[in-house]
Amino acid sequence: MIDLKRLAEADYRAGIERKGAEPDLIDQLISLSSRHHDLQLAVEDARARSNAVSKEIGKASPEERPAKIEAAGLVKAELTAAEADYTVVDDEMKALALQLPVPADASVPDGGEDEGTVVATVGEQNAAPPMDHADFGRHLGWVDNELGAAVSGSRFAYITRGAVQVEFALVQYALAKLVARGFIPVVPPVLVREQMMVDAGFFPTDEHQVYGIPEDDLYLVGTAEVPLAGMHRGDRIDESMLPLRYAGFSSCFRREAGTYGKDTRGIFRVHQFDKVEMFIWSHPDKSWDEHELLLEIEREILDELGLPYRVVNIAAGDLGNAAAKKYDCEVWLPSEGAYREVTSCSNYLDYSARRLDARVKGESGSQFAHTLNGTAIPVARMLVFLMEHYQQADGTFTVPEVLRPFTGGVASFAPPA
RNA sequence: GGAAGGAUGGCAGAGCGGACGAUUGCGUUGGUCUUGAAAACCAAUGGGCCUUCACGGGUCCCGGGGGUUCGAAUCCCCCUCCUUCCGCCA
Repeated sequence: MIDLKRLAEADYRAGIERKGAEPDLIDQLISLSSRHHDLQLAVEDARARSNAVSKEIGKASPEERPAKIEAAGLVKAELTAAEADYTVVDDEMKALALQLPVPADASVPDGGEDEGTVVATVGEQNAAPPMDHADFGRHLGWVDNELGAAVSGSRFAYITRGAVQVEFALVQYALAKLVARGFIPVVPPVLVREQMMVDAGFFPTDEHQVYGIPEDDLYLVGTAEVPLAGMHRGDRIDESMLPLRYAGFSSCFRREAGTYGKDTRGIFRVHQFDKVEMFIWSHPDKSWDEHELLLEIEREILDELGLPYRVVNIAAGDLGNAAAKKYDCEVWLPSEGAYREVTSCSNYLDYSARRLDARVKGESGSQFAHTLNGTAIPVARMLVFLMEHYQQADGTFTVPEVLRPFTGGVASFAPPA
C-alpha cells in the first residue's frame, strides 16, 4: 500500500510512474482521495451530532424520551446517507491504491527487464565443464527428474545421496553465518491463510503462481518471506528492538505458470525447493543500510563458495509492486554461458508494513516500519551452480571448502558404484 | 471428529443496552518522605484517522466481520483463535 498523502509530491509520484504505473490512475486516485476526505468530514460531523442526541436520550426523563427518540431518528437518517456515499468512495479508493506500486528509489535505473545496471562483477566467466548440471546430477545419482515426474509431474525431482548431504551442509552453513550476525532462526509454517498472502503483497498480483488448498482455505507459500512477514503483523515494535533480523528455513512451492519450456533441465526451476531466507524489520531511517547489509551477506556467501557472479541493480520497470529497490546476484552458469539469478534482496520501505499495520514506536511517536528481504541460499538452484563449478574432470564432485565442516568432513563425492 | 466454556488496556480481572474508552489490582513513569534504598503516600499511564500555528476539538477501536437500536464491551448472526472433556492419531 502506498502513502496517499505523499502522492502529490513530485518525487513520490515520479518514482511510481517510473515503475510503469499509468499517470491517469494516479490522477484518479488523487481526486478520489480528496473526495474521500470531504466525505469523511461529513460522516464524522453527522455522527458527532447523532452521538450527542443519543446521549441526551439517556439523560432524559421518560416523558421527554419519545420526542427525543424521534428527533434522533432524523439525524440517524442523515448519517446513514452520508455513510453510504463514503463507503462507495472508500472502497473504490482502496482498490485503486492497492494497484499502485511503491515508488522506485532515486538510485534505481530506468528501464525494464535486462536494463538493470551491473554494479559489481567477481570472478571469471569460465568454460563449461564436460557435463552440464543436469547430466552431472544424473551421473552422480543426485537428481532424478524422471522419477519426480512419474510421482508428481514435471518440474518435480528426487534429490538423493550426496546432494542431500550438500543441501543440509548449505543450510547449516548459511544458518551458522546468519546466527553469528544476530539473525533469529525460524522454521515458519508453509501453509498460510489468504489474508496473509494479501498482506505480504503476493495476492492478488501473483495469485496464479501459488498453490492453494481449497478445502482448508490455505495456500502453500512460495517463500518463507510470507510467514516471516506475518510475525509482526499489527505490532507496535519499540524502536530499541530494531533491527529485527530473521533467518527462515522453509520449503517453497511455486506453480511456475507461464514458464513452459523454460529452464526444463535438471532442478534449475522446480515446483518445490528449500530455501534459507533473510527478513528484516527496520527503523525507517535505517532501511537503506539494512539493504546494503543483505547484499553484503549474499556476496559473502557467493565469495566463500567461490562462485563467479555479478550484482545487478534492477531497473525500475522490472521491480515488483512492493520493492523500491532490488539487487539480483547472478552466478555464471558455464553450460549456458550466461549469468543466472541465484539470490536477490529488496527494500520494501513501508509498502508491506502498511498492509501489515506494523509500526515502530519511538519517543517521537509511531511510524510504519520498513521491511526488507533477501535470499541467503536457494538450495536447489545453488546445487545447480555448484554441480558445474565443482565438477572434476574425473567425474567426481569436490565439496567447497566452507561446507566441509557441515558434511562431516567429506571433501568429495563420486558416482555410485 | 463430538461437546462445553472463553477472547476486555503492558499483565491480571470487573462490567452484560444509556454519564463506559471502560471499576479495580499489579506493573511502569514522575513526585513526596529518606543519608541512600525499600515501604508508604500522591500523581500520571493505549492507539489509528481527521481537524488546529497551538491550546484544543471530532471520530473510530473491548478477537475479526456483519446486523438490531435513537444508543452496543453489553443483544443477534458468521468467522478466527484459546481452554477443558470425549474420540482418534503420527
